[in-house]
Amino acid sequence: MENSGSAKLSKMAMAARPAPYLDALNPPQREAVEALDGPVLVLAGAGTGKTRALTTRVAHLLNTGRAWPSQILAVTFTNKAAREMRQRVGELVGGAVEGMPWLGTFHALCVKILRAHAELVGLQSNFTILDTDDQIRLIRQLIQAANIDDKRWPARMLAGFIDRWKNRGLTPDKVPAAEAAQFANAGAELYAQYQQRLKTLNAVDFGDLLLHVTGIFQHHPDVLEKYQTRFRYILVDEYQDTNTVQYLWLRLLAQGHRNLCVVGDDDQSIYGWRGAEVGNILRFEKDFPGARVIRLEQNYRSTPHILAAADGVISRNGARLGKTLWTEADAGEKLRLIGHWDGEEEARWIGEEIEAMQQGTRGNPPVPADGIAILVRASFQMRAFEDRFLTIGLPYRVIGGPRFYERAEIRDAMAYFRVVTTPEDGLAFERIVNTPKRGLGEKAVQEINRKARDTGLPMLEAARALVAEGGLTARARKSLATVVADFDRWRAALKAGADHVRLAEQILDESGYTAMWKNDRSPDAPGRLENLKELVKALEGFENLQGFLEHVALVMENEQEDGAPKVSIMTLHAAKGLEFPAVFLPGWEDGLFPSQRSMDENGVKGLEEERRLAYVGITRAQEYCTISFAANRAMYGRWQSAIPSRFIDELPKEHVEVLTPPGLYGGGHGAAAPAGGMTTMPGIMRGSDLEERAARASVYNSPGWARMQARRQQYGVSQPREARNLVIDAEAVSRFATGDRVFHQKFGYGAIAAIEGDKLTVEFEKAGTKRVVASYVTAADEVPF
DNA sequence: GTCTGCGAGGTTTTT
DNA sequence: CCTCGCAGAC
Repeated sequence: MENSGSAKLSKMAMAARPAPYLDALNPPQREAVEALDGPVLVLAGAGTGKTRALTTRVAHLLNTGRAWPSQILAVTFTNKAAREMRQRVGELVGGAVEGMPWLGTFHALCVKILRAHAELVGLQSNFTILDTDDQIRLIRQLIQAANIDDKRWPARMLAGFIDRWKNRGLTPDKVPAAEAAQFANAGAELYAQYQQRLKTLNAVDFGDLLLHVTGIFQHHPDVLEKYQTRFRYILVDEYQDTNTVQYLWLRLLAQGHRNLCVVGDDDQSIYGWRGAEVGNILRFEKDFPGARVIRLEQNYRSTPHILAAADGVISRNGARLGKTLWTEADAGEKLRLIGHWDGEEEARWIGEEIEAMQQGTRGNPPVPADGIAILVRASFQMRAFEDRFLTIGLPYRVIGGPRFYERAEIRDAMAYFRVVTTPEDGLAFERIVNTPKRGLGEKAVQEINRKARDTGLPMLEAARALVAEGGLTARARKSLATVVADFDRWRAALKAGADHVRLAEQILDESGYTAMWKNDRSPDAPGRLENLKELVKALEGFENLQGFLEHVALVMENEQEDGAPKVSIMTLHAAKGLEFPAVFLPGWEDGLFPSQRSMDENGVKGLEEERRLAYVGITRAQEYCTISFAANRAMYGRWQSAIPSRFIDELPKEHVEVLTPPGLYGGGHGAAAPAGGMTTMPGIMRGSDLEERAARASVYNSPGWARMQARRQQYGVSQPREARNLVIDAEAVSRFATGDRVFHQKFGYGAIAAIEGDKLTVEFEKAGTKRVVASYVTAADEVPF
């Protein structure tokens, strides 16, 4: 059916006009698009139009009639990337071709394949996908059952081992004995038991998705052949991030026609610590003899100074495929380098710089807040910026952080839904049987578990039996009876075809779960309630609970943007693929960046990955890039002095403007950091500290205050989310009085101790006394729910 | 079974 | 410094 159809499509395409989208490409991009047959490696440097080449290639495959949408396999790493590709292909080919069924992440594609062949690995096609939390609880049970001390041998650790084995495509029988022995001499046995348990639960973990499908391909040639024939063309994005099992998966699928096009950048491989093998991309030409290698080197993102600085750093790495980025852009500004006395000073300085940039008072055109990013090595560095920005009222957002569906309240709610839809889901039942507290502790759960094991019943049924027999203490029995009755009622409603959104609300309400958080005094309780509301709202977009659960396991993200421009704070890892007119790279100190641990654990390989991280960081910048470091940093409450990062020495001098007064570093930027660290700094930096304080004496004169005012006018009323949470007009500020109970998104509840203009001094219940901008708190009685 | 106080440990993170 | 997890007391 597909074949006869494609002939027809082909004719249609021939008749169509020559593809105009090709004209929008530069020569190598065009080559990458037109080299349709055989293996192709596209080495796409940062900002060279990789996504454009990739999406145009897909469009070209469709347009030339080489393939139907269903015959193209396009693999990405993240849902975001998949979405973007889908959208951009859609734009190129117009509405003429429906969405491609095989465009997605490795994991999403594997789910699809695995559902079709689940029985080949002993699963049913409606298997559930466990997340890390379930995984760890399951593993802990196994460790305990094996009489191994789970303090000495934590479940987390074994989960890590198993994950890495799965990343390498190793089933329990293939794990090298020496490695298996590293976990209590029982790694392989426990791994095997874990796989067995998963099968019984009709569940898989993330690693299994790839592992099972690869196994199926290896052991069932007929199945493999089917997919080899179906996927005439295979495309892979971010190939440098593939791990071994993903590589095997791809190689199996591409074996026949070898129409495999991979796109990536070895210099941006930063996920080695989670199994990515740079080797995959370095080896591509060997793996696929005759492969065409196309380099995209014209950069459309950054200024020459930025590119040269990035190149200076990355060129220190060995084992590279090698690329030289170039651009037609004007020279622009040099990178700026500045040292600070400590981390706080660094945050303060960056705050000032950002305000100046926004206003254009640095002599440059103004840069809006959402064009500015702060990229850090480790997430603990974010705090200094958050604290500072909250104080000066600079709007920011933190990218990354815990995912929506990983939050405890979401997982709890989901567990309720899971038990309602699938009573066999013992893990889910166990999770919420005593949440909220119902007097069903560890002992009761053990009882139920034992009953389930003895009788072979699912946990919910085992609980019912236990109640009927009069097991447990009278109190626990009564409590458990209520739980069972609740679930019966909800299941009945589900069967009766109740609206799933209403049902979800009913479940959260009747179970006492919502009430639990309403009664919770902790600062994050209102946020959690808000998340639950959002969860229920998200349900509206789905047919039923089941469909929603699948979506959440694989795709759900935490995106709640309110549209107001904000400065972004994120890790360097999270920044890959993004770009900003202005980028700040703080914390360039040896030990922090490059990370000591990376170097200790992985030696030169670790250092090189850190260096690629530096490369990724610098190449995020379009116009301005500011690198900074501090001589002292408060880490875990202890003051530590540091020397500038070795990467600073690697920045080519001619592309860097050193803002720190000369004499600070000895020779180059920091090449010969004076023995004894930067002992000359205190005097110098203290001066600017005082200046800063003087400048800030009156908040009403500060750029921050002015910006806030302007911003409020612009966004205050039109943004419902902001409007509810922020004080949006000047009179409202005065409605606060000393002693008022208020709520702050970050610090929680507190009482106002003093008011000065827009600044409130608040004694927070949990976070201590802080000075905050009035617009960042709400009266406690206006908190959601 | 639940609450409180103490000690340890504390990169990077997608699916 | 701050958070999490555990051991001991109610």
